[in-house]
Amino acid sequence: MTTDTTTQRAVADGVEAEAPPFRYGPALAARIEHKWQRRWESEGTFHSPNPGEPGADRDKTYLLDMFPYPSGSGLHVGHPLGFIGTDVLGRYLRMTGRNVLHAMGFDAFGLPAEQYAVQTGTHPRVTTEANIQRYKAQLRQLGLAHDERRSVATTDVEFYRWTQWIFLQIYNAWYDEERQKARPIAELEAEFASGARRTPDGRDWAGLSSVERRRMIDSYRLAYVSEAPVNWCPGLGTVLANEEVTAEGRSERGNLPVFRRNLKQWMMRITAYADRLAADLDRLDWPDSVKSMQRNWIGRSEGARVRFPVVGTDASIEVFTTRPDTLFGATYMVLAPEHPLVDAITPPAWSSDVDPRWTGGSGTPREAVAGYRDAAARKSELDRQESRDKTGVFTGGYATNPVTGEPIPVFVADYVLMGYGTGAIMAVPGQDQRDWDFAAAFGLPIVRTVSPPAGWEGEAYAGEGRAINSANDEISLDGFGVAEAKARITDWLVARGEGEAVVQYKLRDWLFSRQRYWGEPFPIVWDADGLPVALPESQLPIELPDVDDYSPKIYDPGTADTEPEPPLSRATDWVEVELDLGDGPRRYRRETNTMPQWAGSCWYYLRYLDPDNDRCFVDPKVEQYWLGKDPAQPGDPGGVDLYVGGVEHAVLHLLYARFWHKVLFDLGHVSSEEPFRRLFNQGYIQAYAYTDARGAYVPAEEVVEDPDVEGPGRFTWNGQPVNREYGKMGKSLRNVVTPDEMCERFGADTFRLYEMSTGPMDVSRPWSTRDAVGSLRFLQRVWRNLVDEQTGRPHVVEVDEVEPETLRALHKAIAGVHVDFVALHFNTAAAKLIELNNHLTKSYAPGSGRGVPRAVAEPLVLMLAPLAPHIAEELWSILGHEQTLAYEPFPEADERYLVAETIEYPIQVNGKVRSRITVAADAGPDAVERAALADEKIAALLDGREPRKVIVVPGRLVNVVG
RNA sequence: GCCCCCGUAGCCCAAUCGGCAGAGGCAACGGACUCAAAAUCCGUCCAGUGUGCGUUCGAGUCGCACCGGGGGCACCA
Repeated sequence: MTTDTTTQRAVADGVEAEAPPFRYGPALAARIEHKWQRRWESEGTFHSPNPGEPGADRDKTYLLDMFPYPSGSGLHVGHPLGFIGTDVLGRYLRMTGRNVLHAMGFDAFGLPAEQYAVQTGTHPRVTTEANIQRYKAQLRQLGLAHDERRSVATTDVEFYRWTQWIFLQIYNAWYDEERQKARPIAELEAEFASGARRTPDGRDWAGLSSVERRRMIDSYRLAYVSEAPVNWCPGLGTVLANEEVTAEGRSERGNLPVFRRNLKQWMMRITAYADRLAADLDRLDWPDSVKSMQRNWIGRSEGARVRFPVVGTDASIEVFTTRPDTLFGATYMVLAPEHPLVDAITPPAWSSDVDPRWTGGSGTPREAVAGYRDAAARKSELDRQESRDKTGVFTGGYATNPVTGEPIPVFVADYVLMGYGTGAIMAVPGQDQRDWDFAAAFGLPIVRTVSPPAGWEGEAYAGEGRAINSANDEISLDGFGVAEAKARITDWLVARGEGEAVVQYKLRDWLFSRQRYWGEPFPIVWDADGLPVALPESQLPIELPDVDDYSPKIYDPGTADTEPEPPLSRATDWVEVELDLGDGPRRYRRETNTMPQWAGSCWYYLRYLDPDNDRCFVDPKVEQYWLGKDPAQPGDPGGVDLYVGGVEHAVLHLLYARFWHKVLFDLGHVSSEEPFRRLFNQGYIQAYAYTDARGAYVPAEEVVEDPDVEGPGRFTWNGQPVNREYGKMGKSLRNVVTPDEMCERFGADTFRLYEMSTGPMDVSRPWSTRDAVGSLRFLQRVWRNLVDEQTGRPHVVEVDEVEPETLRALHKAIAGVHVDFVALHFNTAAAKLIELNNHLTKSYAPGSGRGVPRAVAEPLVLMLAPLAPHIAEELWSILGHEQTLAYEPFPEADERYLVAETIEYPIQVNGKVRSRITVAADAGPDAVERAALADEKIAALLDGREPRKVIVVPGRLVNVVG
């Protein structure tokens, strides 16, 4: 059937019809490509063995692409860039004898399928599975050497069964701070019961009711329910994780307003791992940019907690500071507007001498504070950021600075955030510009406690310097540098019980529930006491029920005072269940939230390893083989050998996956400490888009460029001048090019080769369909050098002796290509193959009567195979081989041909090239120097003078310093 | 405002430890083939490395300052 189609296509295409019958063009490429794709599939060529299976005794490499979300619009040429890159590397490594695991799955839960379902009533599963089939077809035609048996989708019931299972592991675990690891919750319970561990509030375990015990245990779990301020997005009808909210306080998806609301939601205790997540970045081979983004997000800072007693009450205000050394300079305090102590410290009336700037014009402190809080609550995150002017009001209360004993005023101001530290600060205007600005606005005293450098003209000085003005009867910091002063004052505070050294993190716990339909249901039910109960493993999977309406309740985006209502809550038959969970049949309500889209992507790379296992999520021996730590590398955390994807997941996915992996490690389910040992961010394919005079996008493909015109008129569409923009490829920009079109016009091999040739993997570059013809020409020339275009038969020659020049070209290419493939420099690898082929074209052109020697043709084909696998397989088979070349040994360079017999040295005089000499390759530096000085041009330049110095760089050049 | 990355022919990109600025491709130009065009083939042209200092026998490569582009963070105490 396929042959018929391709024949018709060739006939329909006038170009092909007149060309020689076996010219390598799009039609022939299509025939070859379909043939080999079928063969690879039917022979299972790229099935990689697990331990215990034949072939698993080889060294392994696990290559991984960030798996795609199968969207309705399919792939464009930008998407497969990374997939092709990992495929090239994988094919190369397979030919060097490694057992390569490379698979592709789908991150298939998510909003678009659900939104489509809401609009059309089609079940999201139907849309999702159709899209997955489309993606698979698009990827298949690119000839990616995936082990298709290992493909998974996060929406497969057999997949999310194990997502739920992992949730249960996390739910049934707590973090032991002393041992710095997660442990089973049963061990905590046993410690409480035996008395080995005291309860946090000192109550006697034996005296607690079972509900009280459960509440206490629940408060330790790594997955827990909390009523806390969360990001509520009425326009999406769901709550969002901090990571899904932009700096402007809007939803990353849809750009809708997000409000802070107190809501009961599932959380994951990722903060327990903050320290390890930050520290273990040092053990990973990741781009610095991603490491720094994660460090930034985790936001570790070392400092001290200090308590300031509130004057006239028993309360004290606790602050976190990274600069305890500046405590003597703390001249006032600030509480966040939402701080719980605000009411307690606000007296009914102002003192008679209150500064009018401090009252906000209100008659009483309570009025002032209430007014300010109101105003602050109404401000959006954006408003808060737009104006950096310091605002605030005096609470009327005072606290005592523990080192000076002085009462200092306490303010409420929105430049202090409730969400960080303790929501309160000691203000040190002398060493903090924000505090300086506030002090200046409110007329507060400023005391420098660090001596600024001479000539300092700035305001607050945050740099290094000697402490000044920092002494009381018991302690003096004066004269010490910042670090020493910090240590001394912290010791002093600790000794007096007024503070302690702490490490603070910006990272918050991960909000894990969503009010959506198309996600994993929680394996949780709620009992009559209103407490969550985990379902036993035997009841997994908890399948999504069918519903009539897939939408959560969506509100007007601006209405903050609304409540989330998940779609599953309306599936009453499913929600209300009677179960026997050990205490006899009882009625329960199912949890109606679903998990966020990140859940499946937290562990899919583990499932590729053992996709059909129905006893566990991955067999430990299999995990150990593919992901285990390398004993030869001290400190190696294990993990995927190479993970390729875009930088946009720097924080979200990569942080969540690391967290889950570490929990699984602590609980003994995996042997590796990290999921992704090496990470590589590929660049993006970008594209030009064109707008006409009205600003409407015109089809980019039809725009004509006139290189002679500068400025307007250079680019025209239907004769009208258009404006060029550079950026993404997208339907609305009318500049999308699909892999399907490329395969049609050039063939998959040309498409692959073109994508790999335009630059190194990590560089973003513009797309140009036209330029792909260069890659097609190259493949055509290789084909023509080895195959007769009239007969399709090989015209290589069997000779005993190959010219030394050709052998040198061959072995130089082999040596270079090895280095390039390993370094992911596929563009330079391709260039070296073109260079070699150009040499063959010159020396053995068809018609010259001399065919290309087999001893050169075969290595060329093998080296080409990773980049252009179909044509390489076809050539390999034309050369007489019956087996696939996928496991043929990659050519090895022979040192003998890498060294030339003679070397040409450029001779510089004072750094400028003046002459050249050719000497034997084994000539020593002295001989080279003599030859250089003897050269007539050099001798003439020296004119009899002795050179001051002669530098001979062996194999490179000679520089004569006159 | 702070931090990170990048500036090499018209365009995309190469250039080991600091050692002759060019591997490859596109475009352009000339030629072959053709009635012609397309396709193909052969050949040619093209920059002194964003700017300025400095280190060095020698700098695209190292250092400093500036300019331009991209990215991240941003009242985080």
